[in-house]
Amino acid sequence: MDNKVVTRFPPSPTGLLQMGNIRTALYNYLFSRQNSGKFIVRIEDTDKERSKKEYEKAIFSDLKWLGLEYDGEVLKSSDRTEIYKKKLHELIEKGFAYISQETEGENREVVRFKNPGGEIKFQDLIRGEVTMDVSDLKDFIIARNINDPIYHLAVCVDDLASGITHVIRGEDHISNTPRQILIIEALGGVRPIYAHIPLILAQDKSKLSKRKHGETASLKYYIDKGYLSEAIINFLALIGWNPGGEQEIFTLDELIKEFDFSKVQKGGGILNIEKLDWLNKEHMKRMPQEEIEKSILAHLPEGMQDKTIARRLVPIIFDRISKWADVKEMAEKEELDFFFKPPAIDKAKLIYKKTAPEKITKNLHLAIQALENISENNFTAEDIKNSLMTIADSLENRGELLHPVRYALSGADKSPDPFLIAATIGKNETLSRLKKAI
RNA sequence: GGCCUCAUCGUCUAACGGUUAGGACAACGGGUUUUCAAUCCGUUAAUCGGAGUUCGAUUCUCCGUGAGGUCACCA
Repeated sequence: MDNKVVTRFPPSPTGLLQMGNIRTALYNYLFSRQNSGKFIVRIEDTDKERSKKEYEKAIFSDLKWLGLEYDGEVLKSSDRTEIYKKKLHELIEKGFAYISQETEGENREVVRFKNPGGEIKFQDLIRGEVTMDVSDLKDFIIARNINDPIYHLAVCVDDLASGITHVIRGEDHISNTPRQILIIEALGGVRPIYAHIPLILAQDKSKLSKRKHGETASLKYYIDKGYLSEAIINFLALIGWNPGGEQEIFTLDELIKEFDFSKVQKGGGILNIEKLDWLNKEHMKRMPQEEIEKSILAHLPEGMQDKTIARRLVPIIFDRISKWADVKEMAEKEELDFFFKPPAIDKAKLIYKKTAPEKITKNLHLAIQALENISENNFTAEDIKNSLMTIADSLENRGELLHPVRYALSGADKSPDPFLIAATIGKNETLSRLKKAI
């Protein structure tokens, strides 16, 4: 048992990485790190038509963003055509495969694998023993022509070349496994240990895919929305696996320590964005204050960013977001505008419930008086609150004072409390807005 | 349709023969100084159905049912 664990992540650069891909990569990563093994990345571009350089680049930038570091050289199918060709010849010479003359299709001379038929059994770390009859596969194609292998051949050759010990992949590959076992053994190799992990599903319970579910299937969407990589990793790890305790927040290191195939779920799991949002916020709360501030300011529209008020706004915004893109959204929905410029006031909305208008006016005057007594240096939310609450408490209803003040300052139905707004916009602006409201 | 896989609250899941079936997200209700947010407390909510094995089944077996995956010269 000197076999060091070697896992791999072999995406094909035919599109953006999907959330399912990411979780597969993650499990491979966790397992290899847990066993002090290797985690290899391989680019499977055997489909020349659909493979694109830009997607290949995106794969590496996604991996980097996630912080999943891989070991060794990156194998690329398109660099290995000579090796495949050699292996193909070998298979043909040994009688495991043959060149078949086709009457249909573009390629006249495809290479087919001589299917021995019968049952193939393999052990799966998650599902136990899986049995499949390969007879109905017939003599399946392993190369478009002698120079041009398809996926199944390339995977087997490459896995063998890299000494892959564990093939951890999505359940959608489970029916590919028997034929790959056939190829591996024909190549004289030893089959790896398999683990077919359950699929990540969309709301409709079908496999999450770009084709069917749009951009929310790809990691890019979540990066663009400003989710934290720690949250994405934590979230994805917990779809289909759970260490059993009641802990919900995990760091990568904790996941490496805890990960266990015997606790991987068998059924597919639906990607639940509400839970992601919650997890993301939990991870955000664990960030250093300066970084939170930096991120929030960076996501504010340019006109707001450099104002001193923006800095004071940070905690107010932070309480109301679950991901960075929410900052922008708040600004776009004009929920922040009143901090920067006086709002338009609708007289009727100044009234608290059925309080008489005269009373509202009187209370506003009271508020102004009280606030004028606070020095500009002490114009903090706390002092404003103390001062205003003294008056509010003497009233029949606190809302008779608090509501009109809040509305006069914000012009909004929903906003942070009046003390916070006042402290943020400053004494002069506060008094000016209150006077205007009167 | 063939083959394969799966099945606990709406969702992610815990309980690997004995629990009032637990937690988290969401939802709902309430407190916390007026609204929003945050926070605290609480409530609702699940073992797909039927046989068996067993003193006892969420858990083991079988049969249904349902769901998903896969059936390419894509990966």
